[in-house]
Order: sequence, then C-alpha cells, then structure tokens
Amino acid sequence: MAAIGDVARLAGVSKATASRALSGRGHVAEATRRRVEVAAAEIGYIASPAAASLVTGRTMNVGVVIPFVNRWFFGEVLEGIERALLEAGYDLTLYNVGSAGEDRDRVFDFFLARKRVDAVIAVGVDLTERETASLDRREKPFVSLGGSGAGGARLSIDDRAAGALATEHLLHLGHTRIAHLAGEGAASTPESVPGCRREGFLEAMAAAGHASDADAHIVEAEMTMPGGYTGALQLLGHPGRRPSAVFAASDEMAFGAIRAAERLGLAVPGDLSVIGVDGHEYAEMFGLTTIEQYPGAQGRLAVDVVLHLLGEDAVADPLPDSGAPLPTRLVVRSSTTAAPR
Amino acid sequence: MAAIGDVARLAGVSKATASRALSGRGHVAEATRRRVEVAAAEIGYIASPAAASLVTGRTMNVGVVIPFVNRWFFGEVLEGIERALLEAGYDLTLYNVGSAGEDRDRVFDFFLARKRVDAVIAVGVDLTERETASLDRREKPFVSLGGSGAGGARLSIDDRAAGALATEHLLHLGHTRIAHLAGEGAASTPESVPGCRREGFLEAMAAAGHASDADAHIVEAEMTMPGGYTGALQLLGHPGRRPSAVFAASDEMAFGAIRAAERLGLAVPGDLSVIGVDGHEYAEMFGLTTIEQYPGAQGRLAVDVVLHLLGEDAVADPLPDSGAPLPTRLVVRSSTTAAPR
DNA sequence: TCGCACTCTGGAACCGGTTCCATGTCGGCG
DNA sequence: CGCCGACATGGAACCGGTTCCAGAGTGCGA
Repeated sequence: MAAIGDVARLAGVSKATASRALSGRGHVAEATRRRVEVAAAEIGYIASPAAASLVTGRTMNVGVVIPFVNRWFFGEVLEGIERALLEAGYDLTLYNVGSAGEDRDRVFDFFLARKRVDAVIAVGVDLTERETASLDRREKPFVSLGGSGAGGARLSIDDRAAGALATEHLLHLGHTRIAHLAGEGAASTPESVPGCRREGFLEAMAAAGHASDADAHIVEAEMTMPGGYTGALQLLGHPGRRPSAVFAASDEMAFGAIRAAERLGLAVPGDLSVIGVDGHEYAEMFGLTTIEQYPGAQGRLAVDVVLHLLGEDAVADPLPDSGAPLPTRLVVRSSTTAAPR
Repeated sequence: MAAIGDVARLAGVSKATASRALSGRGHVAEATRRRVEVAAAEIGYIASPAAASLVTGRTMNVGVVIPFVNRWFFGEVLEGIERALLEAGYDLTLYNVGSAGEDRDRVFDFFLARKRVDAVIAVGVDLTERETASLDRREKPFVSLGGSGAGGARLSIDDRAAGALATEHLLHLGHTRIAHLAGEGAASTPESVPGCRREGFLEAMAAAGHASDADAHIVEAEMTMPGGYTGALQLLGHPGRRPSAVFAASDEMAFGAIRAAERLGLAVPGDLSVIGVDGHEYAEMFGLTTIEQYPGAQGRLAVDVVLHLLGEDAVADPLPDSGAPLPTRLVVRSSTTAAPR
C-alpha cells in the first residue's frame, strides 16, 4: 500500500512537507505542492483516515440514530442528512434503533461511545438522561430532531401548533364531531411527537367548546397506513355517533383512514373529511389535505447545526434561531370540505 | 483520555499484556485478565478503533450503497442489513446514491476507496465495470443484492421467474388480456430487475399464445404508488380494450393501480385483478395477491455472505449455494379472481 | 548594513493500539 | 533428572499520518 512516505520520497520532500501539501495546512511552495500532488496521483496514494484520526481525533463521521427507515418521514430525513453530510465530506453511520431495549443500550454504550463518530444526530428518539449524559461525557455534540431529551441542540416543528392548526381547519369548515387518530404513546407521553399533536387537538377542541366530545374520539394506533386503517375502522364503526372529520397524526395514517372510509362506503370528503400531517409525497395522489413539514430540509438543517457544533466554518448561512420551531404549512386539497348540515 | 497504557499501569502489567487481555487474543493468565478488566472498567477505558485499525487494517465497518431508502423493499433490506451488522459488531456506513452521476462517482472514488470500510454491500445498484474494478483493486469484498454487475458475490431472486409466475397465476384464472405495469428502464435494460420481470411476463404470455397482446399492454412507470396510479390510469383509460388483469412490477405500484381502478369505478377484483411483487407489509391491508420476497432476510443474508468473505468464522450456518436464486412465494389474497366470461 | 518577519522545509515526537520476539517459569514425560 | 513445550509476560517496533520546533533562505524597512 502506498503510504505518505512513498509519496514524499518520490517527490523528493519530507513526510512533513508531503502531508502539508496534500492536506493544505501550513506553508508549502506552489511548485512543491504540485510535485507532491503529481507523485501522489502517480502511485495512487490514498490517505488512511485511521492514521489521520488517530492524531487529529476527528473521524469525519457522524452517527445517526433513527427508529425506522421505512416510514416516510424518517426515510426522507435520512436522505436529507445523507446528502448534506456527503457534500461536507462526512460519512454517515446508521444506527437503526427504536424503543428502549438491549440493542439501544448497546448502541449508546458501545458504538457511540467508541470514538468512531464526531457527533450524533438523533431523529425521532426520546433520549434518556443516561444517554445524553453519556454523549456529554464523551464531549460529542449531538442534535435531536423531532424528539425530546435535554441537552444538545433540539430541532422540531411545533407539533402542538400543528395539531391545533389541523383541528382548526376542520372546525372552520363547520365540523364539530371531529375524531383524532393519534400515534402510539400519545396519551402516555405528552411531550412526544404524537403526544404534542394530540394536545394541540384537545386544545383546539376545547377552545371551540367541544372538549367533552374530543376525549371520546381519540384512538391510538401505529403511525402507518394499516394503523390508520384499523384505527379509522374503529372510529367509524358506530353509525350512530360517527365523526364527520378525522385528524390523523400522520399522512400515512390518513391514507389508511381514507381507505377505511371507502371500504365502509363513505365518500371522502362528502361523508368524511380527513386531514393529516407530513406533506407525504403521496398526498397529492390521495388528494390529502395536510400540514406539510419538510423532512428533507429538516435533515439538512440538522447537519448544518451539527457541522456548526463541530466548528466547521463552511456553514455559510447563519443558523436560524435555535429554539424557534421549524416551518410548516397547511396545504388544502380535496380530502376536506364543509361539514354536512 | 484513558489510553491502554493507563490501564496497563493501573493493573501493573505491560501494554502488550493489557492489549491481549482486553482483546482476547494470545495467552493471558485468568487472574491477570481479570485485573486488567477491572482496571479498564475503573477508568472507563474505551479502545480507540482508529488506533486498532491502523495496525490491523480492519475497520469493522461495512459500506452500503443503496439508491433509495424510502421505497419499501430498500428500506426493509437496509433494516435487515443494519440489524445483522450490529449483531456482528460492525458499523454500517450509508451511501445513498442512485443513478450514475457526480455523486455516485464521488462515493466510489473517494469514500469507498478510502480505507474506511472493510467491504461493500450494493443494493439494487447496477455496478459499472469501472466500479467493480475499483473495488477489486482495493481488495474490498463486495456483494450486490438485486442488481447486476460482474465480479463479487451476487444475491437476488429469480426476477424472470417471478414475473412469469405472477403472469401464470393470472392466466390460470382465465385472464387473457393482461397488462404489465413495468418499472422504469424495463425495456431498455433487460438484465435489470424491472427488465427481468418484464421478460418473465412476456415469456409467460408468449407460452400461452398471447404474445401479440402482451407487447401493447406494457406501461413503464416509477416503482412507487403514484407511479402505479398514473400508469394504471393510462392502461385502463381506453374502455374498449381494457385489460381484465394487471401484473405490477412491485407491490407499491399495485397499490397505486388498485386505487386507480377504484377511482375509475372498477371493482377489484370483480372488474380487474391485480397482482404485485414484494410481499409489502401493507399487502394484507390491500388484500393484494403478490409474489413475496423477503427483503429483511435478504439483507441479513447479504451480511452473512460479506462476513464470510471477510473471514469472520462466526458465520455458523453454511451459506446457501451461491448462484441459487433467493426464495419467493406466491401469496393469493383477494385482489385476483377468475376472469369475467 | 543589520535585524526582523515571513515563508519554506526537514527532523522527530506522537497519537494508541497490535504483534513479533525474547525471556522466564512451570509441568509433564522419557 | 534433564529436556521440551506450553503458557505468561515485557520490550520494542510498527501502522501512517499530523504537528511542533528549529533552521535556512528571502525580502524589506530602518
């Protein structure tokens, strides 16, 4: 294998100069630099990142902890992160861990604690105190995107506001019997993403004077299409007090709800209005009204923040106010309409 | 930072012995090993992988090249790979690159060529000769899963047979006007995954004496739900010669086709039978008949092969015959039925 | 003309492990 | 009883870069 010593010898300089020439740090005469570069190209020299990180302490590698890759929001975030890291010359090490468990502990204690990553991005993970402490102790910067956990930078939309906005949209259309397809754990963990969206729903319903109705019309389910499907079947199963509108905690759930409604012979939006959250790429096809968030952009932003934390000065644009929620937008399509009188 | 020298000193042994004790290689007295372990735990010692790989040449890291993470098959494969690598103590570095382009060259020339990964798994990527040559030159083992490319281990289902099987299922049900929703590039690249499935379709149709019909009934589209939706609208748009069955190249396309049919007022399977390929987790919900493959298991298998190539002897079960296609299974649900007379 | 600052370069230490080789000890066997 | 081999351990080299420090050469202002 070609080492930097070989390059140096071929170029007739010392290892020190060769290193400076190739890395661009320190003073090297232009002619020398060129000679070194030619020599390096000639023998197909490739620097050993292991050797470099041994002395610099940087691995040029960012760990990403994410509970799913196969749900749209998460996949999209992951793609955004990947692209941004690639551009910055960083590698992305993937840790696909979900709920607490042996695997999760293993990742935090063994993989992340090792010196293989310079920083960590946690997507949709509610970090425990022990976990953030472990990261802090190793002085690893981390940002969490759409998940709770003290310490570190935190990025997320205002899920409470999103839930309220979606509900208000339905209220403005004249709906009063509005149901909510909540994500798992919404009731038990109010500070989680599904929890906040549920809170927003309850708040808006209460403000409109429908507090008592609201509680009874919440069903929790997996935030997937089948989850939304079975949840909606439950919600719509009692012909007597059937809701005229459903706020689904995610677009995938909303798709499932639409399908369930059609299965029951209910027209959307004629008999049932449906609104979701995400801005899923299939929303257009389903004609789904939704609160768009921009997961790809969120991923790229998380990378910006992390690079900034790492002291990478290439991050040109000033970061947005930390703490300010990420942008969302209500997009009205054909799945919501005025309540039948 | 605690280094192995500190551990050694605390335990009253040499660096060499400490290293042997912690890594488990070579002879160390049981009592000594215990002393070293206690010392390491006491000061919270964590080995530097950079230092280790500098001398051993192994990074305990596998690169995964994958064009999408947000399509079900790919996401599922990725999760399978991740889990298996984690169990084996390897890290997974993700390279999300699709079609040829600057990014792709950059990944192969810059990222993969660097010595950061011990091996590469390419999922659904048709490797160019230049790319495989580059990997070979660096002596990096690689396996490609569901993609073409000479050299290296190759894992995939028999896509031609899958296409034929799906078509035959429809033929057995008495359908004769069968359309095919093909994936992009099916016609132009016959050895690609969509290409093989299309070949299988044509073969089965020809064998049944419907060759002339078949050609006219193929539409290519993105292998996604909207792709299947718009493709199906095209296929079903001419009431005169409307097909009575559709073979979609992927389950996601099939879902889109089902939705398109319903949008057009066609009952599935009454007016239109639909079959897909994948065994998508939503197939049950849609009642979709499909050719199941097992992407999660495929991912794990790819890891087994790669670890075997790396000389990891922990791979217990003997690998299946290389070259033999991966298993598939026809699962009949409610989206296919006998052709209307 | 001298001195200072700045550029360019090489030597050498160092990062933190692994591994080769040498040394020493001990038990078993002929 | 002596020898051989297995086991246990330490010393030192080494992996391949980066960086500190020192020294040489150059240009410019006082």
